[in-house]
Amino acid sequence: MKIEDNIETFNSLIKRRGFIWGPSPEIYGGLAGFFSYGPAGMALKNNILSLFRRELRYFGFGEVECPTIMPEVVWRASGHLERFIDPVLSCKECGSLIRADKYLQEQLPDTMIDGLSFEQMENLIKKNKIACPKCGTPFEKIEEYNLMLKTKVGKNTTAYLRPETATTTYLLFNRLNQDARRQYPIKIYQYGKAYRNEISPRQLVLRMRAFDQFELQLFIGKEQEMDFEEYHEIKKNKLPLLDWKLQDKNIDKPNIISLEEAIKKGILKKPAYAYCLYIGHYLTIKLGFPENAVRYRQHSPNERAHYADDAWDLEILTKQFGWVEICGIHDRTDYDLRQHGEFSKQTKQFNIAMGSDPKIKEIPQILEIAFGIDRIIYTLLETGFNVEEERINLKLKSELAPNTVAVFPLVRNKKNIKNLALKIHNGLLEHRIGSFFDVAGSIGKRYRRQDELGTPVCVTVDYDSLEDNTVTIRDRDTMKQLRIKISKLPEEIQKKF
RNA sequence: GCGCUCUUAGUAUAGUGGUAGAAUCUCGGGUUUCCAACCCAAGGACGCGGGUUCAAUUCCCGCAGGGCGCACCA
Repeated sequence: MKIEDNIETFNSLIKRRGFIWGPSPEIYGGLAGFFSYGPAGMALKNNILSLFRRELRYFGFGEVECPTIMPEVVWRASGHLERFIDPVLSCKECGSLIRADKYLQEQLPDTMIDGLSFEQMENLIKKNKIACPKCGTPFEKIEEYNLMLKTKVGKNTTAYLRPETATTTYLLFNRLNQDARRQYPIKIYQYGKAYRNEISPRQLVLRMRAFDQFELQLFIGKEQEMDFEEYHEIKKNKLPLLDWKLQDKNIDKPNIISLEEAIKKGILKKPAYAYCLYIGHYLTIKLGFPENAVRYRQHSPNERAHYADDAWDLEILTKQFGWVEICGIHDRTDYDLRQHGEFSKQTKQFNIAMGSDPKIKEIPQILEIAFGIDRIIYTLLETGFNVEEERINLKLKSELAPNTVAVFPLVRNKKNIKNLALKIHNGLLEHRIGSFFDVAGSIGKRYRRQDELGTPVCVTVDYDSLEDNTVTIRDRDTMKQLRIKISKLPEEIQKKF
């Protein structure tokens, strides 16, 4: 049977095989921007998280977890309250919603709009008779659109669901600093949900209103940023860098250069920041993304977030959505701790000696590597999706596949073959190898099912198995089979990793 | 959020003013010595609400959700 190699086939696969379902709750028609993961999707996600946690331990990171709800003052200090509430103009006639500041700037290019109050903007609107671009109805009032989800805690405390995990990590700084015993940089990450009330969420799990972030933070001194020991171990690595000056010249082909070269050329300013790019790259390649589907795109100065001094997006090339950001690497400077120090009146505790001279105190700099787990899941599925001849092969890295191995009896109507297969399946489970057992349909069909889930190996018990205690072990990608002793199975499966 | 457009089994679809047809799928049975085979049998759908009508999955309106375009994406 011919399988169409197109995006529709992919989109139905991720539903059919239980990777991604939604928008949830489906039986009630769904709420835009909310999705659920089925068993296969969740297994994949957990495997990604395990890989990250294992590798980050190697890089010396610790993990924390903070509440997803924080009082208003936190977001006032972080700048999110101000920056996440957009001034919008909504048309009384046609209902169009438009960003007030951007539209005003466009209409009045000679006026400085940035920093004006709502009232000042409203005056400008009246004075210049600014009207709806769709239907020409004059605008009147500026309303606010809050990208943060607001809630009440207790009787009357205003709080917000966190729009990023990073800020909640920063609030632990005193504690982390005690914990670190003056070993800098402090390397910490947090995994968890963040919430953004997107105006129109689209593109499956790429822009959800509730999503998972996995954010790494380095708390580091200014001296160490420029003279960073671990940089020397990684500086020879080459990364495809697309800096904003290239983009300005309409070039979209990245320069594949070493981090050392990038520093020398001034494309990157700080060795410690280069190290962050490297960690992002290391984890991405570890997940199995093909090198040629990855690039690093620098934000132009006016694209950067309010806290960022430098920002690069780690992007993956997809068929359906083009380049997709799966990770943002930000130089947040001392912005966050300075703000939280002031608002919480803890500036003294945040002002610490981090360099060689204990008399020189400073507010730590923060370098951040922020992954979106849902985007990793989507891009891994899409880049791994292959239609080969008459089958779908989901080329996930063995370690990430929902099932590690599937065990089949060659035929299902021979009791002793089926029983031996079951025994092998249970034996693998005893070894805590993620085994899946299946008798339904023909042997070929069962292989196909596992190919669609990315299962790296299938073990088949046949007539010979009954005689000589051997089974065949089939490789997902080559479909080649080896005959091996049953006792060697766990060992043989390990080889796939 | 606006405009256009769409929504039928798990998936992808055909079709109709008198409640739906094939494919694939799932389950049971048979057959089968390795890649979606075959045979038998079964299961499963018109997004939600309202209106018009004797009768609405079909026509109209609203809502929700999706796609595309605009806007938004710190």
